[in-house]
Amino acid sequence: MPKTVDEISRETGFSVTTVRLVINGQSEKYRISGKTRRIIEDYVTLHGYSFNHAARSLKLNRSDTVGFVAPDLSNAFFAHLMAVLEALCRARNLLLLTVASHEDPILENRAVASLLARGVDGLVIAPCQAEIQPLLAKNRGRTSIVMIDRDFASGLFPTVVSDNFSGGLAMTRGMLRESRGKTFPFLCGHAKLPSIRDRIRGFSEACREMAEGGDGRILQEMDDSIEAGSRMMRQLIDQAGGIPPHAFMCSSLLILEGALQQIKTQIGRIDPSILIGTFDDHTMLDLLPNPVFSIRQNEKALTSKIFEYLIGPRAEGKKTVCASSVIAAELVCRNLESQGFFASTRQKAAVEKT
Amino acid sequence: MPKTVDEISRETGFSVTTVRLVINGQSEKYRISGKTRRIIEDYVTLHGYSFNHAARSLKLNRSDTVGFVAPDLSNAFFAHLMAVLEALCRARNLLLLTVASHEDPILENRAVASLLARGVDGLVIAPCQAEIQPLLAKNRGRTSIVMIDRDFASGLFPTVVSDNFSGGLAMTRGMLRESRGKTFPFLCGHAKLPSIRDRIRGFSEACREMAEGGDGRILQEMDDSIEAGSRMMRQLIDQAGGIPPHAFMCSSLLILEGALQQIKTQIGRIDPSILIGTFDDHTMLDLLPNPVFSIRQNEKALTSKIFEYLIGPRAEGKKTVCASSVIAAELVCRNLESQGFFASTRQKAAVEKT
DNA sequence: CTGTTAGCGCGTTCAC
DNA sequence: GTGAACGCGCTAACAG
Repeated sequence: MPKTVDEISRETGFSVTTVRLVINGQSEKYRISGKTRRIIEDYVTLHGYSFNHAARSLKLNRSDTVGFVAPDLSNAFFAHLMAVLEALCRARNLLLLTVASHEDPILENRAVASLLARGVDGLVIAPCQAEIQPLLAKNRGRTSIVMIDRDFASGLFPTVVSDNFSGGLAMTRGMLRESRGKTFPFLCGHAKLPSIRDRIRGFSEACREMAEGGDGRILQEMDDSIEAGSRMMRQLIDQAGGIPPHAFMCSSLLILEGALQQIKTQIGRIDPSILIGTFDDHTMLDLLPNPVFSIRQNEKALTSKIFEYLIGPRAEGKKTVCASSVIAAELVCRNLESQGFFASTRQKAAVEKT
Repeated sequence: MPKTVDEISRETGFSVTTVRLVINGQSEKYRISGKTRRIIEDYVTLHGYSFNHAARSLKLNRSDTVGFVAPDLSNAFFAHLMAVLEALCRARNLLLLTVASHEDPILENRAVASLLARGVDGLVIAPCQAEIQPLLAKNRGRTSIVMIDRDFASGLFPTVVSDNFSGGLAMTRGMLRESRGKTFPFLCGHAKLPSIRDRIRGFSEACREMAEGGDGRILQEMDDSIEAGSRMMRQLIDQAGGIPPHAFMCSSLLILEGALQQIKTQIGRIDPSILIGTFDDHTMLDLLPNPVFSIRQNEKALTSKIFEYLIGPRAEGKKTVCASSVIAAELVCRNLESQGFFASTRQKAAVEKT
């Protein structure tokens, strides 16, 4: 049963000012008498003191919170990103408020509204719609906002994304080297998202460079799910007369899972010689006996850039800098004959706009 | 640049009450004239309205938030639990505030203090220490608190956990059936946690019932990590003269990953005939060609029970009911000859205490 | 149908 | 060294 400053002042007989000074550790500065201090401190250690953050927020117009809107928190990438963001927040005494949009624009709008109403000091969004940006533009100035993961290129907000083009390029090159130039299909979920378009561009570019025959088809589905992965793989197997591809690449772990499940269902087993590539990395990929390429996004670098954009404006006044960063991702290889490993690097210069 | 109720009232010339009634959609109920309503609505659609939740919280002494403290959010089980909790919260117009403790008592205490200061209406904790409970007991009455996942049996707070004993029993029985009674080692991380003790009891019980020789060792480590899994598996392999076990069970996915990595490293490959059992389920287990048993906790049932305890007290006055629920988990089988499947069920009656 | 007013608990400023 | 008083934006009770 901890008390408010007011209660403590009433019950100890001192004024709220005195109590506050002691509680906030400013008793030295304002030369509160040691006796007074001790009485108040004893009372607090005995009864406790419950700090009311709402009142503080109301007064200071600052909530010491950061909002994070992600499409899906059971997605390993966003869960990990959230963990890293939270760590950064904790270091600055901020509380991270995470809300999932489930790729639904209506939920996303609601989430944003809810977070803004709660007066978040910053807002990080992995948007599922381009339309969120003009909507947010109206609230410009109240909190600093950063868009991540999907660059709808509105130019309205600072944006931090992984270098999906280079990732696609590097992974495809690596796989083509393993398959001696024989191309392979690319199974894409969420095909309309800008991040996926970039991955596809990287894939195409590498195929143009190095292909020596094969089947470099690009399959596309509108959602990103195990089911979408299954559908695309079934199509591949059916069109090849019941034979699974010798190699394939997936735009996400969910697509990969669906694809592998489908092979298992239709063929009975997954040939361990099938060459696999996928975006996003997961320790569970260790479970596969196959040669596997994957692209690991650099969550640390992403979040530190995000925080730079988020906190930066405070320091430098209200310069409405709308910069954009592309963070290098890392190519990870498992179970290869020639244990290759290299990082893809490419850093787009920050762009300033008014 | 949205406005406050006060600004709107001043600039439209109507009183705050009238403005509020229109904004809150109660204009019908209080028969605000259509003209007035239209003027205010037009003003709002033009200039926007920014709701200040801090002020509302201060006045109503209610924050419309629920706190969730979990050991690790990149752990798939807690991430999923969080997703389900969030969905339930959204349905009740609550915001879920999730903080990770990273299994660190100090961080856990800080997280709890921070959430309480922010006036969460409810608090859900997967504690990493028994000591958190007496500490929380001091704040009793301000918010309803529910402990989950780990039952330190303090009797101080309502508790919701999965039925780890029956889970261990069912999985071990299933595996023994597959291995024709030959027992196998159980690799345990976080061995001191009550949930793990229960899993071990289930394992032992099943071995007592059905064992017909074999090696039913129980290895234990204090942490739950890939490294712990590796260490235990190395020990097994070394002591068996370089031969991996024909079957083994793990207390978590992390331990399993470590164990499999170790086999790969030391032996070169994972024999697909090795029988594997693990607590917690993950779609990525589909990637393994091996016969796999796993225990899937029922997140839906867990969270609905959690909410019952969380919200219940409000409805029934302040009855300090300290009940405790054990939720059945489900045995999942993959790649078995005899595709078995059965659910373990056991429901401990709720216990009432003063 | 509409207007007025008193706080919620904290931070600040100024007065004794 | 200590105390009093105001206001942040919203809600609710009451007054017309």
